Amino acid sequence: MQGESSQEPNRARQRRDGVRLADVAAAAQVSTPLASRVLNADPNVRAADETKARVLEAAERLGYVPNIGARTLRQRRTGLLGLVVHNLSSPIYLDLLQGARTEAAANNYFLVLGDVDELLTDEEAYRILVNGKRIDGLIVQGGHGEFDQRIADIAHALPTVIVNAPPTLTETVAPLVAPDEGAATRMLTEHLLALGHTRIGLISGPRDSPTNQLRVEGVRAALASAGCALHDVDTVHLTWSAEAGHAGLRELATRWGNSSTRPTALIAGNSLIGIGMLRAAAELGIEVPRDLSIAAVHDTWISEHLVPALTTVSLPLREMGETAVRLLLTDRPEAQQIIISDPPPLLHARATTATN
Amino acid sequence: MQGESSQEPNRARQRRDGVRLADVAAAAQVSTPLASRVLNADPNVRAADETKARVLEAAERLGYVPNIGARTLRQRRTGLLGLVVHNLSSPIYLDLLQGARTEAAANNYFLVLGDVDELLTDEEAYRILVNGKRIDGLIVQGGHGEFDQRIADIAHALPTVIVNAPPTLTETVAPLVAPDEGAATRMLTEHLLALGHTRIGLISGPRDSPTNQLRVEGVRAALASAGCALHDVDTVHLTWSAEAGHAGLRELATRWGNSSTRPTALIAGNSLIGIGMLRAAAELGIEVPRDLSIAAVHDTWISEHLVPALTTVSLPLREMGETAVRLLLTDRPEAQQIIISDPPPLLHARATTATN
DNA sequence: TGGTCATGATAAATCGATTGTTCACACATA
DNA sequence: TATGTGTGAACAATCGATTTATCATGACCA
Repeated sequence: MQGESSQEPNRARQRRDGVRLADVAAAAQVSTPLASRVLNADPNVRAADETKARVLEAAERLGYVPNIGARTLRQRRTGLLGLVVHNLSSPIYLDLLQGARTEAAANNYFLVLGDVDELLTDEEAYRILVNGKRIDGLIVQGGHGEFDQRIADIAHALPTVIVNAPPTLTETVAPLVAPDEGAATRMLTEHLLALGHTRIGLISGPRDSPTNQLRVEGVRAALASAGCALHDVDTVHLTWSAEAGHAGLRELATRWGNSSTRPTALIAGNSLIGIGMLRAAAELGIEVPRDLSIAAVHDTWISEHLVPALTTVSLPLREMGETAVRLLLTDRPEAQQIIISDPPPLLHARATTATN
Repeated sequence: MQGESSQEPNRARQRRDGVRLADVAAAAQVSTPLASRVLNADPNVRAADETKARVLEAAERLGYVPNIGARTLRQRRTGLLGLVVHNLSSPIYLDLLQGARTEAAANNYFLVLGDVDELLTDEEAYRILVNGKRIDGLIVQGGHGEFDQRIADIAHALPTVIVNAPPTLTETVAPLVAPDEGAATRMLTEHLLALGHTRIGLISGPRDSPTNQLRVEGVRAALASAGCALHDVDTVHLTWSAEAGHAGLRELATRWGNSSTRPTALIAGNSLIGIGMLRAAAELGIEVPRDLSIAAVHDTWISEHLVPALTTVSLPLREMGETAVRLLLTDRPEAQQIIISDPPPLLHARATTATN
């Protein structure tokens, strides 16, 4: 009986199915290290062109692909970058993701996705990601009080780029890539001012959120330049969601009551909030833009499809993603602040804003 | 002069900064293999509980994290899963992504993102991902004619789960995870029928798209059960985008002209199309739902925030992501078809549909 | 023509965790 | 008491690419 051989007919192929560098080298009749150097285009190798060609041809013919594990073990780099944002389900960061992914792919890097909350709560995930050298670098969305210390820890252990955070805390921690929030909100506010609005309100994200503070700051500055002011009574701070926009406008409407002294225009902290505001306006019988103009920071794909189409100012999210990846890949990122000014914030004047 | 030592004061820490398994073993006064087995909870190890505790304590105290490269090299698994969809910028797949990521994270796996087009066009990316064993498994969105052969190739080289594709081609290729398209579209159609609509039209994605065919099929079946039919003249097939919905409704309006014989309700192939239709309706002076009811397949977060809020039927995208990951992680996936029926498609009757 | 230097290819070590194999010890039975 | 069996831990090999150190060869100069 030949039980063994019949039980495992193809045991030989079982073990290693891939083509090793050694196989390529053997096929090209060179040593393994030389093959490695040729394939990695080591400039110190001055082998005959014919030899190089033989190696490349053999690699191509055998379909050689370097073993990731071995390379990672030796070189201590994984070819992976982490991208950690606050809410993966939010459409707000799709452009950031897209930009980062494209730039990463162009350099044969891959992106792994993380969630900020997970990094905060799941100690295991934190360890694997940060201490385990699972990724070569991390792009993390910043701007959250209790989280800042954690980011500092991470940045200490791993090349890190912070995205979309206030410049203050990042100065010595990690490089920052951010949009020109001031220019964007100023542009939006000036658009409303130019339309003749003088009393302008605001519904935005958490009051303490640094991003919110930057945006409010921009609005204030632009209003001040025109001799106007931002009144607390015209301001609501909740979250960055559509629900918050909805609740926010209802809150303002309650404050207004039947009084005729109220803002003629409102700024939304982001386009999600703007969407919620449009819905609330419809429910309340407020006609936009006749009774109220609405303009939102942070354009998204949806803005132009709304009825009425939402006036926004676009932030260079895609470029931020690209830049963040480039920072991580080029040189060891020094702590610096990069405000993306190309392209500059762009005003999309649509149907929700009109002359007062 | 002690130039050397002053030039590199902390050279000792330079080389290896991580804690190795050997360090843990030394600290716990056991051998490296034993430490490995204890940390991996090998059931064959019956070391004294005290010994085990010492190993675990040492690992904890030193902050040990296994080196990914070494583990990958030895075990031939990367702890990564690939997720490849058609358009990462599309908000349609956020729930799928979220579900897959959550389930992966629960098993200490990470997700790397890919783009279908890239996999088609970039030979390099294909090689790295598929042949390079960079990931342990792949979730890929299927349902595209010329791409199906490629998926078969991939599935041959790598554990693969196809998401959201027609059952036909996947039978022998890889397991499939899909929503119950038939039930969903039937539910939507019956909702319109129940409201008294008898002539119902459709604007959907590419005619040849298998997903589209399933959805159209469902509509046809439900209409047939009620003694109605789907007329070609009431049907437009473009893409899955909001722009397509916009263009589609304008096309239908042109066909209708001044004739009063036209559908009283339209079904949108997905909610993006529905959004575009709402905008076109507003432009054309068609009041929804008074003049025309609109209902869309595939609920997304935006539907309820539109004005008027879009009636939809939700697909279990999140559960599909979870299931796909679970399939890849549990056992080697056999070719099978899993239609997610829990939760079942859920009708969200909102403001865009009304009695005829 | 012999010696030295430059150049590039090869040999051997390395990265760190895992796993098949061997070994030692203890207990039980003859 | 001696041998056999079983159990659990240590030894050593392995995964595959990279890189340092070593060696051989050729050229060029004296």
